[in-house]
Amino acid sequence: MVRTRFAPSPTGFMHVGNLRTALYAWLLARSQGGRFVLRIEDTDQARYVEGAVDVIYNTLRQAGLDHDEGPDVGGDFGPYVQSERRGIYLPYAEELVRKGAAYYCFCDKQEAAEPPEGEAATSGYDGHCRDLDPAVVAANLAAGMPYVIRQKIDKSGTSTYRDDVFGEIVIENKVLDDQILIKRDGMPTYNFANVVDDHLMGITHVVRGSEYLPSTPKYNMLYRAFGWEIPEYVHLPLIMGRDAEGNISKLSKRHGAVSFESLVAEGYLPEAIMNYIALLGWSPKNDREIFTLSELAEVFSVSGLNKSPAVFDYDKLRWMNAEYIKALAPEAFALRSYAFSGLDGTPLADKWGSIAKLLQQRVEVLSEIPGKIDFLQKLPEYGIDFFNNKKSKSNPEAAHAILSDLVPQYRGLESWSSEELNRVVVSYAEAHGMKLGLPMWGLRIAVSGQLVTPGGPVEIMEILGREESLRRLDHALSLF
RNA sequence: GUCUCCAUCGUCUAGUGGCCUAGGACACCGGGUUCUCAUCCCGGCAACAUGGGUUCGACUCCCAUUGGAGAUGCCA
Repeated sequence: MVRTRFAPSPTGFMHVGNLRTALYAWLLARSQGGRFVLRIEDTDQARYVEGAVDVIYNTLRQAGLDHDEGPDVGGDFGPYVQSERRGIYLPYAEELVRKGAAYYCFCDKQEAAEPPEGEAATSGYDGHCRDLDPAVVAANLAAGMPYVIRQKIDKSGTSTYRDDVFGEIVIENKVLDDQILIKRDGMPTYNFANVVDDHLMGITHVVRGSEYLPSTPKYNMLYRAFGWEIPEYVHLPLIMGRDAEGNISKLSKRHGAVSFESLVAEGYLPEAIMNYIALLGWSPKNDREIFTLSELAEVFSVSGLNKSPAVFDYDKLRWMNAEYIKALAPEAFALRSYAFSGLDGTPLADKWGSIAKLLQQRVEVLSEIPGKIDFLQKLPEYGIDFFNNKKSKSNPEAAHAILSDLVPQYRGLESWSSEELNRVVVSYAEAHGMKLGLPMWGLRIAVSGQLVTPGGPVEIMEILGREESLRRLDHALSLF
């Protein structure tokens, strides 16, 4: 049985790169009838962020990635939070020491914490404590000297392993560093906790970013030292971003909104985001692009995974988001977009159904909505030059004449329905042998104060209502 | 610096030796429908990084070069 896991650390936000890793791990499990496990990796106490675990739950729920086991839903391999498992790692590390695959290190902490971005980190450990006299070790331990436990790597020869997407990887062991397994504070490092937990939780396929490709031999040495079975590896190509200068690098904050929640806040639909990132590094091998999560689970295959890094393209995400928006039932769109309208508590709020109808085909991202409808709340200032339009043959004089005829007719209308509103202008155009576009142009300017509007003047007048529409028409007349 | 990986249109990708005058999508540019805009429809632009092999035949296999990315943390 396939068992995959998603093991995020609670940092307070969900990077789309991590989310895509979760998606593929989920897809792999679901497509094989396997199980998907959520494990929280919070071994770095300095990084603890309040409420961060809830962000993870909320994101997964919104994204539609359900887990079979995890801190919130339980399971047979718990606990699923590493800080609650703190007691289990040290004995395993000590076992490694006994087996000669690890050693105590009493060296001072190297204070080169976070290297500047883009620059090389400090070079590897010099191996000072690697072959310490056992008596010295015992004495140091007895004296309560602070220590870390390092992996004792056999630096001879090469390591080879197979990755499901990248194929065979060969690394010279001499470049592998004696990485720390247990930190000075007694907590395991990610590298160690990961191996122990993946084994203990029966993970069969390790799905993670390709940045782990070069360090995987170290993990394998750990598995072998314990006598544990090595899982299958599915390393994923990285998601890249482009900065203001056009340089490409691993996607991060400086490339714009890259967390799931910020994208949602901007008005991207979760299902569109998931669909988009599914295609960033994976292909169904045909021309289809729109998939629901369950459709994805049906056709997903590791063989569709790509090896080269993919650039996150906001343009394409926007397009896909628009596709999802347009495919929504009108009521669903109205419901889901309302929060972005800024209309809550205003008189226009109960007109939202009609307004949303105009917006659905014209919006790619929900956050565009306020800018598209602010003219409904407040008539923008405009000059009579707005009545000029070549294509519809409109100009201020013609518009003045037309509006002078039309306004009394509208004022006399008994029913302010779109049918009636439309009938007036259509029959006027017919009676005067003019193209409909001509009177419509003048009306649009008068009721909206804008050259471009979502929908036409009839829809706008219907939404504005009789009083406000007539007020705007009178205002237009006063401009000439 | 060292190590690892990658390399098809600007971007995401299809292509697993002949089906390729390299397909699709986004973006971009035209045209049509239309009361503006948008939707919708039609069309166009645009790529196999370079050099060597292997082969009857390379986008597809091998090598080198170049380019790009990642790793090199008591972060994950």
